[in-house]
Amino acid sequence: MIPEPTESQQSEGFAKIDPKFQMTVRDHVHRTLRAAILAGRFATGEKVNERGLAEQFGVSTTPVKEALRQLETEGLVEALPRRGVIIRFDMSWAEEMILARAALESMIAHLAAKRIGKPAGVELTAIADLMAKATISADADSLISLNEQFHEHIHRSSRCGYLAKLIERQQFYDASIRRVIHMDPAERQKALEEHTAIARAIVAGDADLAERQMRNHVVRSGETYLNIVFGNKKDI
Amino acid sequence: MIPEPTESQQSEGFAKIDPKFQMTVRDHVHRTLRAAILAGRFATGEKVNERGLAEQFGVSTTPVKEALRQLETEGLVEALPRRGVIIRFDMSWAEEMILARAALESMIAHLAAKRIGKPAGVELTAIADLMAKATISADADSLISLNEQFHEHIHRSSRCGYLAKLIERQQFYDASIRRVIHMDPAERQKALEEHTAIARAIVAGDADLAERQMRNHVVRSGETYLNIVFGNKKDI
DNA sequence: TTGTGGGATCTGATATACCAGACTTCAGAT
DNA sequence: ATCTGAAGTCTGGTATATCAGATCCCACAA
Repeated sequence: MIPEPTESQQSEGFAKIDPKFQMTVRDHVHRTLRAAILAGRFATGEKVNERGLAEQFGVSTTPVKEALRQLETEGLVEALPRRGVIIRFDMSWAEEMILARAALESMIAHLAAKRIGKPAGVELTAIADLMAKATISADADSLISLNEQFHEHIHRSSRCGYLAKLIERQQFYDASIRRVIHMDPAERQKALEEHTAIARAIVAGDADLAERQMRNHVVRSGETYLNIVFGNKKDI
Repeated sequence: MIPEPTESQQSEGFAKIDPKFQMTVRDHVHRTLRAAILAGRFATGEKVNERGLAEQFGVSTTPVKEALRQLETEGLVEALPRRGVIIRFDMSWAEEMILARAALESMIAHLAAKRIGKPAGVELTAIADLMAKATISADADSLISLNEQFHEHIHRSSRCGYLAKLIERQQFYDASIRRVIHMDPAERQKALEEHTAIARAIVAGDADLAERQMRNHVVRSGETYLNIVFGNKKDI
């Protein structure tokens, strides 16, 4: 049996499958529930039933319980001992998740500006350049992918494993929503300008500037998301 | 059977027990493991055995699995599917937890400055005043308690449930370590100055100042902690 | 010596069973 | 009609059993 190659090929033969990519039932349940909650398919305060979920997924309650425990720690559900778990997600929660991401992502941008090396800086600039091209050609798929690469690259440059992991959990709009966001040419242009400015600040080593710009970028694009998904409101 | 009264009495009769305060086995396992990890009683990369833990706690594997799932989401252990979980905590992880807390706590201070009302502002100032008294009289226990109240009060004033919850998870030095920190008169004095300045900025509604001061406070006191627990090192 | 492979063993992942709080309901008392 | 409480039901918490992937070990061949 030949192992499936992964994104990151190694120099010789086939790369080992990263064990993290293996899918367990509990991960499937966790991801599915998480996506459903973030998509607003549960009402805040709604009670969920472990046995019921297990039945819907066609699995036993064990992996469901574990998935719920993860969601609880993520703050998306609340567990009342011996009573059950209730959904905790609405617009204000989404707003706060954006703020959390803004706070963490700007902190990591700050550190990246301080710690990034020459070659990584060149790469970041290259990604930003590709984004410029994709913006002009209105290539939404490329933009989505490049956006991911961009932030990922900054995370790596900051050399912060814990912070990067924490940020991942504040991520709640998926590719389909990103696509909608990128439909708007003005939004594309604005995002490009922000990304370019962030890249410039990081490469230049201006930590404070990078931090401010990243924060504004996350908050602004987050508001765009909120407007699309929940409708309007002003805050912060 | 008369229910146990809780901290927050209600106007009539006894308050109901908040169901959150009920202790389950998995919570006990979770808290105990968490404390052990943060106290450095596991080496980074060390593999932990579910059955072994269950046996040590004298419980079945079910609550242990759930506790490990929580720790995984918290970022304190890493789960390798079908291989087990390994501990993920060392000085660099602790540094990042401090940075995460700094980022989040400063964000919440920012919002608190914007949203705090008159009466809550008066209360915050009152807490700061009590801290001044406790600092002079070197009352470590009061200081620890007041410190908790201080941050808690700011969290409430910000009206951010999600962020507050997130911050709680970045909290990793317990009362015993706080006591050690408060042994040093210079440290007590420094902390008091910072708390006073933060309170002033929040009450004055100066969000940016409150944010900066909170961030510096968390980072600086975090470094004090690091020096005590891990020894020296310079960063950020 | 090295390395290959098959089997024994360990251990996480899942399923199932059982127990005990919590909630519901309804009869009986006031 | 309203209140009380006891029985019944629901459901989460815990324990146990089972399955299968991962690891270890050692014999045996090149």
